[in-house]
Amino acid sequence: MAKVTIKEIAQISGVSTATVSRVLNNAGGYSDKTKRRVLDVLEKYHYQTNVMAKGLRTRQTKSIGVVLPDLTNEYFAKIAVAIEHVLMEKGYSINIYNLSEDANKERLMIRDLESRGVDGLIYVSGYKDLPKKVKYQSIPVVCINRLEEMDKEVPVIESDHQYGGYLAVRTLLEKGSKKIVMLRDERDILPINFRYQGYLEALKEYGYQSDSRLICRIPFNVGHAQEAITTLIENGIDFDGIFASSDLLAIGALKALQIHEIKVPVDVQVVGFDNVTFSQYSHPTLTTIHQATDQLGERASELLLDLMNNQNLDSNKRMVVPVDLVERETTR
Amino acid sequence: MAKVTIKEIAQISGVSTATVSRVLNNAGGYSDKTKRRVLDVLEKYHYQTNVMAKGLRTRQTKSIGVVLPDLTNEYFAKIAVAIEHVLMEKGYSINIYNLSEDANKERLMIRDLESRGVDGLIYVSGYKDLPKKVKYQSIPVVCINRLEEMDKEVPVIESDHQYGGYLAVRTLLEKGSKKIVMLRDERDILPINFRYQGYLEALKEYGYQSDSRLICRIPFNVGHAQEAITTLIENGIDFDGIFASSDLLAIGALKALQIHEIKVPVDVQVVGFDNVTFSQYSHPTLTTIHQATDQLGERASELLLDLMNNQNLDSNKRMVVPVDLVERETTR
DNA sequence: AGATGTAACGTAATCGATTACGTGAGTTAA
DNA sequence: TTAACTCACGTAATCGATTACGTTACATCT
Repeated sequence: MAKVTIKEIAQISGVSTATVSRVLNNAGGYSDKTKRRVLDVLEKYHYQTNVMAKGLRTRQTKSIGVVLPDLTNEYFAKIAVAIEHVLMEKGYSINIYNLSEDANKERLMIRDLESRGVDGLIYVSGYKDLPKKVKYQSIPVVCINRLEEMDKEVPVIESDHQYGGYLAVRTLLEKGSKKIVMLRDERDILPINFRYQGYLEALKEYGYQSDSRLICRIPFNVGHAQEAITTLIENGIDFDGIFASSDLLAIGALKALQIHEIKVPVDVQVVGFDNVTFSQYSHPTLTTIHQATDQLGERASELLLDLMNNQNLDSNKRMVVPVDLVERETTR
Repeated sequence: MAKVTIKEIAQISGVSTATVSRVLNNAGGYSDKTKRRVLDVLEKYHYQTNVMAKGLRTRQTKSIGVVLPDLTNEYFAKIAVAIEHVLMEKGYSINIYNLSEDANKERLMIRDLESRGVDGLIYVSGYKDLPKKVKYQSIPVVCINRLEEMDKEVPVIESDHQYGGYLAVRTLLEKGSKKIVMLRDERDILPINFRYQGYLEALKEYGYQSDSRLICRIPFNVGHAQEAITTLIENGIDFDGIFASSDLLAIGALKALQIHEIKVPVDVQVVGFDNVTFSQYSHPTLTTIHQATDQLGERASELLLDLMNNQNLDSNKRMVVPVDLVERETTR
């Protein structure tokens, strides 16, 4: 069952390889009769183009790279799936590069990316630090979520983080919270900072001052979130609402509240961010800001396709995907 | 900054492409002096081999395919990451094919897989139905988790599902449960059936009869799990332990128990399966059977590497990865 | 000295496609 | 009738590597 090549197809159908190739690519320049004959043979012998031969000649691999911080994080996995969904239909295959935390791996990844000659790249930036000196040579790149260093060079698709933060906090305020904690990743990552801006914006709109004691900057994990809220409680700092910059942190907060027998949402209301699957199963279920991961992935893919076809496009494009509020049990 | 080819490197270093190639591949047949000179030029011009040209000639892509049911499921994502970790170090890149539920996509995927000529394939079977008629032609395949149809043809790496089920139920029995519900996926998927066997085995060992009213076969999602347990309660069927074939189902069970104010673990103990991240944040935190996803991925990758190098290996290999119990709050 | 072996290369074919260019047959227009 | 065009192909170069085979120079052996 050795693979059949274009040359053999040509021989069998009594034409040249050029004609077979033309038929394969719908390029015209053949009669209907030959077309049908060639197609028949193609079908009969289960011809499959050798992607490498084609790629060598055309300088296209029909594959694109997706670089992301952590595939086991549902948020990124969902984006990856959305990307795959769009691009696979267009005949592209997806090479996923999972950065994990391995600096060494980043090198390997970049080398690999370059020598494989992917046709395009989607860079999903996230909670990890990102490489500064990656030179994305001449292939089109689009970035999901903003990344300080690339800011000006690469088109970006991102959620409306600031409005999300605003929406979360406005909701808390509307439902009666007055002293709202912001529980956030300690690092100055742009999306997180935008959410913080939204927090400030909402407070201001409702005539409240922001209180620096209520801003908790912590490492990104459940334990630290729990600890931070515990500390607030034990220090007797008064609050009746929590906006967590991520559902994971919200979960930690809920734990701390539960241990101290503070009732949610009666005594304290909580709003998270991301709307991960887990948030609908926590106790109580979590009100959160939903990020449309599917849209992020789809838009990025479509934009990348555009860039790869006509590179005349404005590479300074920026696109904002709306977020929305999912109300569950942690708000009244 | 056009890419430099082997021909140019040859010209610059004053040798033939053959020699450059030999140096590149450490094939011998050149003096130390030339070797050094060529390496210098290679370095200086940042030579990167064109994977497609090389692949065309050698019939190797240095890439492997990973087919899995659902990338957004943490369990599969973790396996994928473990695979990537091993294989990337060996210079392979990973093409992930996410089946989702799309039958049409499966076709596309198979075509793609074949025409790209991946060097090997890791097939992670799971909770979805699987293709029967995939002909994995001549490339090495290894399968993670058993799959009825492939059973005899392909080497398999799997968790010790039966022992896991046994361990879960034995733990419940040891800690005082007497009437144990099994909450399981309704489909006859081998891993699930093995877990069920373990359930039976433990009951038998402790001298209990299995009660068919306590075996709940349900569609794989949280809502149905909750519903199933609710039904048991409302029908007055007595039980004091639950073994869920998956953490997700356990979460649904916990919800139902909580709504009916049945205390966990005092009135009912619960053990799940998988040890997903979420299980340590549920309320109460979930005792569960941990699957070593990293080992599954690593072993599979190593086996695949073996198969790709010396194909003399016994393709009937089977390997079982141990599971273990993680005790948390849902057991006494 | 002449035969033989070997290290260190170079030459050119090859992998499986695409595509610029050439060619012959048939059609149309003057 | 003949020049000019068009259509439907075929020929052969090309992409960037690998590698079988040939060649040269030099050392070794008899």
